[in-house]
Order: sequence, then structure tokens, then C-alpha cells
Amino acid sequence: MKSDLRQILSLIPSETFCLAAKTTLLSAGETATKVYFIKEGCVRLWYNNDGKDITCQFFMPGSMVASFESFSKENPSEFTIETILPTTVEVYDKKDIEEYRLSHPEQLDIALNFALDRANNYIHLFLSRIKDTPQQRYKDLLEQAPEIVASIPQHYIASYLGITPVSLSRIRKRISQK
Amino acid sequence: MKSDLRQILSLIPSETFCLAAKTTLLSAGETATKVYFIKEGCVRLWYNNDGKDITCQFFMPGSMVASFESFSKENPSEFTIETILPTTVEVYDKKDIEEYRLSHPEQLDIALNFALDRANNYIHLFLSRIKDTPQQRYKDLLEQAPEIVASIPQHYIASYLGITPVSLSRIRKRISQK
DNA sequence: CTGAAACGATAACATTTGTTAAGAAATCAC
DNA sequence: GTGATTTCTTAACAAATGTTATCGTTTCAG
Repeated sequence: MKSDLRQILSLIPSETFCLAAKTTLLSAGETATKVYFIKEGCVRLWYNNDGKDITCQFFMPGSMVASFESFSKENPSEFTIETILPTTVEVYDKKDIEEYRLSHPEQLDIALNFALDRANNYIHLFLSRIKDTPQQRYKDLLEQAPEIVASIPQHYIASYLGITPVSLSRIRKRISQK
Repeated sequence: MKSDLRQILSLIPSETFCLAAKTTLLSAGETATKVYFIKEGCVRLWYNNDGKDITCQFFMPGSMVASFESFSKENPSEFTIETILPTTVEVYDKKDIEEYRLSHPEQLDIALNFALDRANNYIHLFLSRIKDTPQQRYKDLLEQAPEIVASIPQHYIASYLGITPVSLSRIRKRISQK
């Protein structure tokens, strides 16, 4: 289904940009009108919790990122999206996506599937917080996405795991001592 | 939108059941084919984490519950749904819902909206875990849903908050001492 | 009604995490 | 290249939680 969407996107006009690290793609409070496909680099989606910056998700090459809830419901986004590394993205504009959708009404269910995938995605983010200790989650991240651990400053990873950088450093030490 | 859905449900056949406490509506591993509207009582959705039972959500009268992801995608459910208190539900069957949907294709976007709401729901479940301490989450629950705190055994609430019953008992003591 | 099970509070101790601070190393901006 | 910033580690102490166990109390099934 991800490839379905990718295939559809290929029929929609887009622009490609090369962005520096720490470039903001969408600020919290703005309403999303764009969807990004990551060709290279790394992007994170984060939440401002009373000044503390909490990374909710990392996006690596091959995936799409947007504040989909803001995009779909035309609400101000609760999240900020920014690059971590120098990143190349394809940018799709909402009006082009809408135009495509209107001319292909039979594919509304693709949007539905996509929304269901998003819901599923968040269920699993949520469950991973519930199920596992920070140490286990770090191990999982190491297994599932070593490239993230390798290429990204640790404080982003710590906030993703829900702990402080100090605690992450301790976990790393504990693991390396085995 | 919740009422939209409720209005639509009124056009779909349903059966009403009165169920004892601890009745299972859907077991993890089964594929959901039913949606429940709660008229009275209380239902929880829980996840089996290596034998440990983690309550993800409580559902009170007026809300609908199902393993929507399982229902939509026809996957085995990851969650179990069961009553906590004696509960009265209206049961809607998937084939009746599908029949309605097929005869009212203009309402596919209601399903889409519903899926988006679900995604939003889980985003906020997720965020509440990230943002707040268990103590703060307990206070929030007390404010937002005192009827849950009042009527449900504490170990369910503790697992919902992500802590042990012992720790919840300590939090309660700490709060009451102020 | 009665024995068994579930529930809730509490204690003691271990473990983990948060906080603050200091210092070394790597990276960045100019 | 050089000074400033960022990044990472480590230490010390405080605070919170987990674990295990005990002990009343309540609830439930028969």
C-alpha cells in the first residue's frame, strides 16, 4: 500500500529541494498544505511540551512525512517537522493532491487506507511506550533502525525514547558492558 | 461527527444485550466483525504484553468500541475487548454496516473521517504518555473521567496509567495528603 | 451464610530515572 | 584556523517506581 501511494504520487506534480540540517518543513500552529517524500537524509516530527522538545518519530529515505492530521482536517498542526541531516525531499502540494483525488474519486479508499495506516502507526508508537522499558526500546531501535542510532545526535533519540540524554548514556554503557 | 455516526447507526439493524462484568466481546487473535455501542456500564480495551494485561482505553456509555483496525483491515485483533462492569450494548454486524455503506457510497468519507479521528485519538493517547508523569495523568483522569476512577478497580487504572497498582496507591496517598 | 478470591494500603529494599554539574571531544561558524 | 557551540560521558544525590510480601477489607460464588 505504501507503494500504491508512491505510484499515485508519481502522477502528481512535485518539486525537489535539497535542504540543510535543522530546516523546518512545518511549524506547530501552521496548517499543513504539503506532503514530503524523503529521498535522502533524515527528518523528525516533534512536539513542543512546555519548551521541552519531544521527538515523536524519525523519517528515513523512502518514507513520506506530513502532519497528516493537520493536512486532512485543516487544523493547526500540533507538531513541528524538521530535518536533522541535510535532506532531499519531493514536495507535493495539497491542491495538486486534491485535484488528483477529485479526478480519481474511485481512489478515496486509498485515503481511507492511508488514514487507517496512520492510526495503526500511532497505536504501535503508543504500545511501544507502554510495553517496554527505555532500555528495551533502545535495543529495538538499534535492531530495527541502526542507521538512525548511528547518524543522529543522541538527545533526539533520548527524547524519542522518553528519557533524558543522561539516562540514554547510562543505558548505552550498561549494554556495552555485556 | 460522533453524532453523525450515531445517526447512521440508527439506520442499521442492531441487537441489544445485557452483559455481566468481565464478559469478553472480542479476544485478541480474532478478527473483529462487530461494533458495539455502549448504553450502560463500562468496557475496556486491553493488550496482552507477555501475560501482563495492559488497559489501553476505557469506554463509557455513549461511545462506540471495536477493534477498528482489525475490523477495517480484517486482521487478527491485537487487543481484547471486555466489560468491566455489567454493561448494556447495541451490537452492529459488519455485514449490515457494509450493506449500508454500499447503498450509500457518498458516505465513504464518513469512514475516512472516522479513521482520522481514530488516528487522532491514538496520537493523544501517545502524547499523554510522553508529556505527563503518572501522577499528572492520574490527576487528569480524575478531572476528565471521575466516574471511571470511582467505579473501576484500581489495577485497571494503574495499567492504563502505565504503573503498578502499588505505585498508584502511593500516588493516591500523596495527592490526598495535600 | 461462608470460604475463597479479589482488592487496596503499606512497608522495605533494589533499581531506574531525573537533575545538576563538570569536563573532554567533536563539530560548526566565521 | 580558531573560538564558540554542541555533543557525549560521568559523577553525586534526590525522587519515583518496581518488586515482593503482609494484612485487613470487600466482593463473589456456591
